[in-house]
Amino acid sequence: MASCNFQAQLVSIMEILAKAAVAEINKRVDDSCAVIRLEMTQSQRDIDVLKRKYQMMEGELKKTRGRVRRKAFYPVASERSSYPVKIVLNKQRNSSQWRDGEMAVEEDSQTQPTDVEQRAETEPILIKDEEIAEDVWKTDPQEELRITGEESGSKSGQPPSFEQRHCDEDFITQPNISPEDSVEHYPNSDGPEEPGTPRLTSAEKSKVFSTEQHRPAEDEDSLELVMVKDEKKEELDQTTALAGPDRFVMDETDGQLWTSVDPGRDTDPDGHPDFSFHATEEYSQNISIFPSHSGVTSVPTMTDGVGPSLHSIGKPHADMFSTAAHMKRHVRTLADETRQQMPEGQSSETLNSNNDRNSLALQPRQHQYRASESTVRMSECMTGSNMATTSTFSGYSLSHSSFNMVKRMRTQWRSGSTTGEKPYTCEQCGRNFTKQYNLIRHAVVHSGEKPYECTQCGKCFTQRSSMKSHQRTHIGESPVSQNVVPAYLGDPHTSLMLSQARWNK
DNA sequence: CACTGCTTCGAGACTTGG
DNA sequence: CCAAGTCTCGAAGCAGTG
Repeated sequence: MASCNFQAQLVSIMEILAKAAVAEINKRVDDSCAVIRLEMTQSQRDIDVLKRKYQMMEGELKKTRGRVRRKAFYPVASERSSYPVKIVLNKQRNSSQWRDGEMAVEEDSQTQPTDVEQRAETEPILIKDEEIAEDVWKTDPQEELRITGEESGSKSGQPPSFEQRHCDEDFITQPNISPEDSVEHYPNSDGPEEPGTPRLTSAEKSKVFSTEQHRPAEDEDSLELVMVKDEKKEELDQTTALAGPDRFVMDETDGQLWTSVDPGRDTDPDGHPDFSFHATEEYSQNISIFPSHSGVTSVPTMTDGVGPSLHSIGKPHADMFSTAAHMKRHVRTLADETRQQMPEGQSSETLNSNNDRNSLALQPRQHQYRASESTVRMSECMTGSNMATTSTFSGYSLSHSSFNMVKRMRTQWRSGSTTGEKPYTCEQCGRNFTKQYNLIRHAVVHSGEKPYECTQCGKCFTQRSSMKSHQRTHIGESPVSQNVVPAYLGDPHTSLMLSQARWNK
């Protein structure tokens, strides 16, 4: 009887355990299913967005082709396509100094339209056939405006919903331009342009690269899609701060950039994947840079009108560039914050050791110029670029000669000749440059612009020197002395001479 | 593999504007 | 005069070609 009783108890215990196990298994299966469902939902959304984008671009392509057929007789002007090029000058910028790097090429005397819609109405369109494939990636202005409107409707205090953010994210990675941005109108293009004359004049360039500070409010609406609620940024900062800035191994290669990110970041403390992370991270990263620029610790809101969003180039890799740039900026911001907490003098060294290639500071990289901290402070003081350090500078006592030395060093700093530092960063690719002009010039790499045209063959070049070099091939001018006339081009000796002269030039 | 042409960038020289 | 902006040259590196 006793054993029978024991058996019954055992069975009941087993049943209870089995039920508990089943319940646990069910629970876990449900959890997993939920996760999978979530994942599927997100994938579905991605697919939908991509589908919509595809349709949008297909329509755009059709329109564009129509325009090309109509305007194909503008052979030169169509050479350029202008992706929006976002350039970050790693100099201290006031909130009003944000620059619009969009390489929206415009005509000399035309005032810049204040929004996409206006441009769509006012600008004639020229697109070269070869550029169509690239134009395909550009955003439909109407669609963009529509989305912009949605965004502006949600920006007043309320953080965007997941769907909305997701949608926004999609458009962040789209170039924030109209198709008209990618083409130019050449009212005077009836005749050939002046040979070798860049179609983008210096004045235009400076205008193009500094329009953001004058950006009208309505443009901000379209540009500030990236703004999200502040908590998210703080949350992200905390997350990454825990990992430490050096957890990010910022590499030149954008792909590696992602792999260098702590994979654990995508999971919440419970180990569950955080699917919202990807949807919000870019926004967070994006806004995270602004305080650094403005020198204000609070995160600017959309109404601040501070800080441009990043607009990806209109290429398939745009997303990657975009996210990579965001990541870099975010890391810089983190480092910047870290530096602010560090003792003076330690910051630049430490940060440089942490990240010597992609310097971290979003505030002026002058901080990192190790040649002379006082030089840096001098620069900042004189330019008024960094009020925080200006007061620190007052602590320096400089003799006249020291002052001259500082001045000289400052000049060297500006050119980056001494330190090799590169305070100007292309936000598209994260590459740094020693001089602003080099950065601006670099922008054509992303924009695809080729402002210099060979008068002989019409081939276009990004730089005048390239065009000049090319033109030498037409006139038969060899790099060797003009007195030396090759017997014939196939002559190995002559060829050797040419080659040597070329390389000894 | 050598040559050629092109792209891209660094940096000195020069210009411009305050 | 100086800071900022721009022009220009030269070099490195890459891809195409024979």
